[in-house]
Amino acid sequence: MPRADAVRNRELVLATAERLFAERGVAAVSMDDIAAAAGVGKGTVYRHFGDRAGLALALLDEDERILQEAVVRGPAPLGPGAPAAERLTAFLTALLDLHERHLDLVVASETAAAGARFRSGAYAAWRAHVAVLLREARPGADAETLADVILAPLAGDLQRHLRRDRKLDGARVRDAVVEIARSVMVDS
Amino acid sequence: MPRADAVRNRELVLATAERLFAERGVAAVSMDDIAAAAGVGKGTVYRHFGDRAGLALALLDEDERILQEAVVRGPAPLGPGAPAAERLTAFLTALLDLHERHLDLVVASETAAAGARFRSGAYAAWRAHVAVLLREARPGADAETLADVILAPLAGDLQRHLRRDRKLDGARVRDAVVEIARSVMVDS
DNA sequence: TGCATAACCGGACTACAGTCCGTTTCTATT
DNA sequence: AATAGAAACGGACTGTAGTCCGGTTATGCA
Repeated sequence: MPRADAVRNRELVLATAERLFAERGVAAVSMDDIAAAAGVGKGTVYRHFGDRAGLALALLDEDERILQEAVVRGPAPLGPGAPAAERLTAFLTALLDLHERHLDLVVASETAAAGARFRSGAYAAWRAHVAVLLREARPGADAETLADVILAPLAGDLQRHLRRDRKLDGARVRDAVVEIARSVMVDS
Repeated sequence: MPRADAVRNRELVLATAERLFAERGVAAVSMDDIAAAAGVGKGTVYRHFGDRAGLALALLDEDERILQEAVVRGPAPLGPGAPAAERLTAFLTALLDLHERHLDLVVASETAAAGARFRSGAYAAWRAHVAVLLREARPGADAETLADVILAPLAGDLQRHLRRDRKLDGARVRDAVVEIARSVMVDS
């Protein structure tokens, strides 16, 4: 059983980080800032979240759980019931939307030492979901690896570049990502 | 005209970095190490290359120029003459190979503050090339954005994860990347 | 050759991520 | 209620990326 002060501090740090990120922007807030504003030591922040990417991941966790729930048990086409190609399109659209809403947080969560992102539970779940849909539409294909490739364009730094530097709107980015996925599903 | 000592120091730093990276691995060499081993000040290193990613990019530059030359003026299927789909496959295979040979350097070059990678000349050239091939095969498509999406799985951190953590061999990764690209070219 | 100046050089300095360990606080047990 | 020990706490400490600016050196020109 976890100690009461530990869970209290974890929540406190999470809430403080969320507030500071909203107030000043993710890039302008240091780990020291968060610890100081929460009134705890730096060590406490790092014990709970490992590193900056881990903290960002924890902040994304709630929204990712909601999406995951919708994918597993929600209504079609996101949830079960629709054809695989439609489910994939719906899923990619939803995940792109999530990434757009929290773009800086996603970037922070991916700026890890050695691609910790790909070892996160969330990424594994997304990959597994895409792989299942691929296998359904194209048995025999290397679904796992294709899933990684299909998810690659959702990387935070690319999304940020397309949207902020190149000023593409969400629909255009979505169409490109979805079209690629659709092609793979359809083709022999 | 550039000063003689400046070009001399630039070459010196480049050669020193290459040697240290080869000896100890990219991750284990700091910018201070490089400056010290080259016998110059830190400021000199940063003036010439901007940041760590810029130095990595400069080290990759030679190989990228060679590939670029082969793409523009070399023999088919990499160079002009082959059908667009074949050229795209050849190009992606060659670029994946380049990234595999210098994986840690590529990762270092992409660990930039704010996706500087996408603003590099090399990336712009690759994107333009892919876009041209796409337009040839599928007029009317959003070739620029699709090119970004097709290049996304070549990101260093994903490649490193697939190859080192998940232990996939190069052929399997290549097949997945190429298959996606092929699907997009073929499909309506 | 001597000079003016623009470019270059170097290393001290700042800010930040992440580690470490002595100290404090909680909780299960008696 | 007292206590022992595990777990959490916090802040000093380290290593590194990147900045800044006073001093130095190369180069074009007279």
